[in-house]
Amino acid sequence: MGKLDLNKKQKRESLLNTAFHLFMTNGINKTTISDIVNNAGVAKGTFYLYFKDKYDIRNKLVSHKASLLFSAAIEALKTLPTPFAFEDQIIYIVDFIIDQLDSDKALLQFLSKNLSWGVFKNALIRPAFEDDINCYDIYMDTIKNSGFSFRDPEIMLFLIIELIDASIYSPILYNEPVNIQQLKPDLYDTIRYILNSHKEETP
Amino acid sequence: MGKLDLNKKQKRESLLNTAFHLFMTNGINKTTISDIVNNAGVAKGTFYLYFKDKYDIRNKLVSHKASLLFSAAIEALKTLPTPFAFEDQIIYIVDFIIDQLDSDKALLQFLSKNLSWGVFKNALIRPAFEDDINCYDIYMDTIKNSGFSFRDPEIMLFLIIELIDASIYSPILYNEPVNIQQLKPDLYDTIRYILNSHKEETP
Amino acid sequence: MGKLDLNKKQKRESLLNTAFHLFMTNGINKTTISDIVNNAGVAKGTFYLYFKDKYDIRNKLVSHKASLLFSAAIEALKTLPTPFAFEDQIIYIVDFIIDQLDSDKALLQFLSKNLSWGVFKNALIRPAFEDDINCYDIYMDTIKNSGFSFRDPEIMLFLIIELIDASIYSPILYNEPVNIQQLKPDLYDTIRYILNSHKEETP
Amino acid sequence: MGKLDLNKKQKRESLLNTAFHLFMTNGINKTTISDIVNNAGVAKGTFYLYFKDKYDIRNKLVSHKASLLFSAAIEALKTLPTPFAFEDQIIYIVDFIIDQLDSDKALLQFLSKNLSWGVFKNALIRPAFEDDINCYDIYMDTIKNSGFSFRDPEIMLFLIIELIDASIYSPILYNEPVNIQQLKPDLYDTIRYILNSHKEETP
DNA sequence: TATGAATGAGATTTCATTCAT
DNA sequence: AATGAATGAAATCTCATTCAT
Repeated sequence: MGKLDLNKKQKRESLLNTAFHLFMTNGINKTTISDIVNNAGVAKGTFYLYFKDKYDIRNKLVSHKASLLFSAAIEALKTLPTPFAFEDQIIYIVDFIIDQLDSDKALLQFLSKNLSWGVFKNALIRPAFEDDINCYDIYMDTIKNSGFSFRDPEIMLFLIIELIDASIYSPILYNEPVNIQQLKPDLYDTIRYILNSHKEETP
Repeated sequence: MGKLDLNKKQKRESLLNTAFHLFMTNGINKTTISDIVNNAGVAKGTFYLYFKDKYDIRNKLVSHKASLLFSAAIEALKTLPTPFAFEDQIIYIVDFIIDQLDSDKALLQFLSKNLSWGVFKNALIRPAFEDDINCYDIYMDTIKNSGFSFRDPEIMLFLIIELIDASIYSPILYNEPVNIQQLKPDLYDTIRYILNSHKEETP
Repeated sequence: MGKLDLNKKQKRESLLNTAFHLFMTNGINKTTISDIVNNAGVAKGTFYLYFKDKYDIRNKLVSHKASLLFSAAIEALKTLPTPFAFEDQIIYIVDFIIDQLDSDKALLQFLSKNLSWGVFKNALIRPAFEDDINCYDIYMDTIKNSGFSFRDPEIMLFLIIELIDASIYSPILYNEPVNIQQLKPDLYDTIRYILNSHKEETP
Repeated sequence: MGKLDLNKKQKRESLLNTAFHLFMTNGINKTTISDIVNNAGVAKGTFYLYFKDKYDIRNKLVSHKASLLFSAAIEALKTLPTPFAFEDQIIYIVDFIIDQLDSDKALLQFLSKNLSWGVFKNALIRPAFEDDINCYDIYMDTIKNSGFSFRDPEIMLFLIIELIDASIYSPILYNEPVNIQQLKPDLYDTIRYILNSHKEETP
């Protein structure tokens, strides 16, 4: 990206895109803020208008990339003709996300190395990009409209996300201990189990 | 070993122990070489007599710690009364190592974050510590004495190690997707499969 | 030039002046970058905004000082009433420069020890200081306006400069084998010879 | 040179030879004592048994190399059948030395860059190598046997040496302002003049 | 908002010199 | 005499952060 006269939103996006690219290419440790601003075509000080430090932009990136995964999944869900049962909707989203990561292994690596529940939670609630959807609200809406009542929906979400994060890395990148397609049945089974075990008696 | 050599070895070990402790406590990024030498009680220049930089000592540590895991496992194997079949010996070693990591989760984390095949291979062949065993030789001896012939024994070792590295992290630390004890049967099955699929017709 | 640019230029000049003074006083080897920044009253990092290392500032200084010599000579040439013949202009400039060096032996020593054709060529083409004149352009203009055509004007310049550099050091500093005034006739003769031998048939 | 068990004299020579080679190849600044001892195949501490520091070995080298030049010249002088007149002997020695330097330009460069009267005087009086001749004694003997009396023979020697040092560098290396053969008549004339002007009335 | 020069703490690294063996 | 591990002062260089414009 050249040293164009970028407007505010463009500057922020330029910084995020550049940082993502550099983080992926050289790693976070070897990426300096100077690298980022030089490649983004903005001034050093501008970085600090949008981000606290390198780890802030890293977290926002994780949020943003995770949000994009969710958005795409939810958009896809919407286009389907017949409405699904609640569990099937969740599984559909999970499956869609896993397939995206399977086809973008660099992204998987970035998210796996840098994802933590705290960062992720943030991603869901406070979107890093203006256009990012508020996934947490969507999740809660979906829960509410599911016709069921769940205890600790946040913990339930945590369990599911950690389970996915922990179990897909090796199968997707290394096909070990099995490839991702072989893992899916067991994984989705477990997710369904978690969902069901959190169902409360309908009020 | 003379007094001088002893002192020299102590300096080196002091640096390694201190570095390991600091890496585990504060992370590699936040550990400086000054931190290491100050805590180890040696001069700054001394660090550079033994290590190229922070990443060199990190790699040597990974090597050393991995070597210790192997040594303990092999020592344990030797104490057993009845000689095992070849596959059973391998499984015994793997199981011993996994149990060690299960009981030292910080070490697991350190090794998992920093282990790569290149570093590990080095650990096996060129021991970082004088007393470290040459695991690769032992492995090759074990192969030779197994009564079988194997094609690509190095690739076979690679597959097994990567499989273990990739699959035990999450089960040990998070019990996800299952706990390590539940994973073991499937994992050992797979290892036996790898071993058998590399057997050549007996010469 | 804005206040900021002015300040910037002052910082750079302060570093150059301080470095020159320290190089002359203590020699380059015994001058550290810390010495330079402390005496120049700027922060250590500032040094690296303007110069790559000690040898970079040394080269820029050689350039700058050489450029000043040329500028003064050319200014002096301009003030003369009658326009000279081309060879006489060159001789006038050379003579002016030699007289400057004769009266500033420390500068002669600095330049002689550190001048190389590569550095000098750079001085001529890419001025180190904003106000430094582009001597190479002036030389080429002078050539063009001389009414003659020269083959290899760059090589011709090289020969003349090397000849001067090589031959004036000892006469100026030690009056050996003769003093500079005694050397001048032979030297200028040789320069005239070089100029003439590079003349091409007038187009 | 390998890490042989060198006797004392060999170690010293090894250090001198190695240092000379490294000084010529990389320059004195970029040659470290570690470089020297590593290449010489001796221990660090051994260096300090023979030399005070890098500049001490540099000076001793200058002395030694200068001494070799003299020795060869004096040896050559001895082989001549007819005894020369005093001035002719001096000229013969000077001429012999100049021819050696003309055929070893690297040595000329090393000596020119590093020769100073103090160092050189030392070379003449206190030989750096056991086998080095005491040139100063030979010079004084030659004077004594010349049949003439000279005032300030040391100053006379100084003048001659400085004159030679100052004037041969550029002609030998660059043929500027003239080549060394062309310079010789004038140079030897001047030397003869110096010798004659220092003659006192025969006592 | 945006800039980017300036900062300076602190990290890395070098290397001459010492000294116990 | 010889060694070479150890030293640590001092040098180089980096880079996140600030702030005047």
